[in-house]
Amino acid sequence: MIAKVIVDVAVNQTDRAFDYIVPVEFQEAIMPGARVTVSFGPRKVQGFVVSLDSTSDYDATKLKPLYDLIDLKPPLTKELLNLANWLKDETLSFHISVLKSMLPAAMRAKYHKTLTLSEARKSELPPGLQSYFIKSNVIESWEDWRKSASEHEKKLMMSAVKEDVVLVTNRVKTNETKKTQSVIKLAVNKEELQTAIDHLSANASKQRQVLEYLYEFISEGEWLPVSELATKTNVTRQTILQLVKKQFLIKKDIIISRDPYADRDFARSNPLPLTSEQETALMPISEMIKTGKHATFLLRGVTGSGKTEVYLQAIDRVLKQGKEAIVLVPEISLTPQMVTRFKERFGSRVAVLHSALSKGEKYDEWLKIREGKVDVAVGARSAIFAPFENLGIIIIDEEHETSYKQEETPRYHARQVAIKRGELYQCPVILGSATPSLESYARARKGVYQLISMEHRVNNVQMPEVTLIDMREELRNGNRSMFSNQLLEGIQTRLSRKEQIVLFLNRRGYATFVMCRDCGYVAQCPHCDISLTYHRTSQSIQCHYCGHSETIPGVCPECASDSIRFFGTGTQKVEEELMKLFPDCRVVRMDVDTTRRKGAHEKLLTTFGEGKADILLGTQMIAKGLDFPNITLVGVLAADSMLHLPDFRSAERTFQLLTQVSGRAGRHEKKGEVMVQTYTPDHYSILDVKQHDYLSFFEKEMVVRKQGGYPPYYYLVLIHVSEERLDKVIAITEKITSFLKRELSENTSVYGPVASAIPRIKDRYRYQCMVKYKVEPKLTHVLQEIMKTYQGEMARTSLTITIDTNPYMML
DNA sequence: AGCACGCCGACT
DNA sequence: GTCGGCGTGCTC
Repeated sequence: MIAKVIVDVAVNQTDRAFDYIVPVEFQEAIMPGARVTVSFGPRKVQGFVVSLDSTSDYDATKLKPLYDLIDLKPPLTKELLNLANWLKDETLSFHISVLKSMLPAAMRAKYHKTLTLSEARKSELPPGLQSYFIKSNVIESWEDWRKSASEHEKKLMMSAVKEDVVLVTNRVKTNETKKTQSVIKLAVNKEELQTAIDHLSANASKQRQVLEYLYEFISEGEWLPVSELATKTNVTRQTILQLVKKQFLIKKDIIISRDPYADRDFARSNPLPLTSEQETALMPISEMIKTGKHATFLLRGVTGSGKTEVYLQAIDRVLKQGKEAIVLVPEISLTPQMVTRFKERFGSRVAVLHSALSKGEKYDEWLKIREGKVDVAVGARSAIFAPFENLGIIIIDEEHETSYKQEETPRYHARQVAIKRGELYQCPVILGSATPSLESYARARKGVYQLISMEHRVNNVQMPEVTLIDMREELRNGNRSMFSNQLLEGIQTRLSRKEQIVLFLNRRGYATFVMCRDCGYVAQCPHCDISLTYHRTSQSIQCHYCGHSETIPGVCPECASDSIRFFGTGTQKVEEELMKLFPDCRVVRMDVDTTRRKGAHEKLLTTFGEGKADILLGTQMIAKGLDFPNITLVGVLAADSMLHLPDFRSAERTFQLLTQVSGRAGRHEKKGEVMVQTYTPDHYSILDVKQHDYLSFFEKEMVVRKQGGYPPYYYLVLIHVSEERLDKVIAITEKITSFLKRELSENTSVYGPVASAIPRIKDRYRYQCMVKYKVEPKLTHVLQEIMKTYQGEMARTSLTITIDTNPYMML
């Protein structure tokens, strides 16, 4: 039997299956999708079996046997193997990269090199290395050792390895860890237990306590966790271990599944009565679920229109058919509130996959899916690969979110994968959003997707009133602060009414850049073409891209003036300002800096939700999903901060973000108000937020996209080149551009070479070229050709070329 | 990616 | 004459 194996070596030359003989002992158990360890050249690597065959085209005398079979139950299903095959071509990735990205991190291979001193030839070890082998004959990590050793020592070690005095071992490991728990049971019957208690020495009071507890509450043969027994009887585990030693108790370790939500009780919720709009929305979806057909629905519902309830009830129908559901939510809105809603409705049938979980926890959640213990998976982007085998529905909430696009290879978009899986399983895919991406809405209008609209909020709660505040006007009236008078008044009123306020600012930290008022000098990173950011806590200026850090200059390095000032505003600065203006108000600040610690996100939100704070101040992450009844004012401090980014989607993002933020206000009985501070109140992406008019925005933006030749009118491909030498980057990008122009059809446009928006990062120059096309059958082939041409150079030098077939980050 | 094989310069 | 530089090619 022959196994076709994709090995874990991500380069062009090995991007194909290699044949291995399946040893007899594995023949029974081996299946496609299983991980294996194989000898590959001189070393051992991990690989995936993609198929099994009886013959091989390869020289039979050169075939090697599989070294090890890792999985009895393959982690990748047949369907996922097929999906990987499709996705590798779609994203121009190596086969192995796609396969690996379908698994939780804990199941991916780790390679470890160790050095072992040969016992027989110990005496030949050069004196310079002897200090490393005093304690043991093994150096556990070759990588760590290399970091600490001197050049001379490294040379010595190389020759010792060559002479076989020191042996190198390559280990392939996965870091699946099982969490264990110690449990005990009685080793004696109750009668014997009573005698044991009677015969305990008088000073063994703690032990007596334990045994008496067991006598009363535990039946023979019942297992009890040691930790539980310890707390219940108020003794340390040491006491219990003593009793094990005395053979009154038997102890064993069992493997338990980590459940991140184990200590939380979720009251079960029942389906809510639907509004007529929700009812109408659910109907065509149910129809597809019933008939088992694929269709992609675009569910456009205004904020607060109750999309989640539609999802929940659609899933309920799918589960009743014995099928499974995947729900994708943006990482950032994978809030406890969201998770709670799913847990409350479906209880322990839900697995949750998000980045706040540890590697081990993620692995356990994933395993529940693979073992069929759950039938709903809620998670961020990568949950789209949940290994279900009988999918009945896929839901992508906030489908316009850019976090669904992976920015590393394989550069896939979860939406594209979702629709592919939906076709395969003949099940509906629902894309939900208040502000759909232009691509999706355009497709819905063309009839490629089915459009479902929900225009009203549940309980007929009114949309909040949006006021635009012209900050140029404020400036003219002499107000140079970050708050307009109107917003200050608004805050004041809410504070006095004991209502809550959300303030939104799209930038963390304190100030953005440091400038000299006399000569205009701006502190720049020496390694990247970007200005340095002021960090107040460390009293330094830092580079956002490479981490370079300097102390704040006291005087201008250019003109020696002392008029060095900080410009721009971050959340930290706003917080300080608020404390000055409203000394009694309680502010919760939420940004990357305050939510870095595990669980911090949840804690801050709870604080605010319980009314222990008046103002929630934050970045992006507060824009989504929060739903607190007492919020009556939402303030956007700088609406146009993302409007002027060099990206054709900047208007779309501005509109989406402002709409999301506005949606946080007045979701319940109390009417909400939104105040948007802006320097460009006439821009349509801001005006249409005021009118709550998605359609109007869509029409205007479509005109702009058509003129610029951007999606959804054209497809894009971005080819990005970076290298240490500027002339080389330009030359290569130039070559690629002219190659593309030559090879692609006339209707396709190729732009470039141009410098990237940030032309240098970490001392590497960055250039790019862009392809805009409508139909281009040769495209994949031509792009593969480029990668092939430069793969050798990329391996040898610092050259990097990335190709993104559906770019979101234009920087 | 690793690692071996192979062909040209400065050293015991 | 050899040690060692890194270009080229292979891994079932």
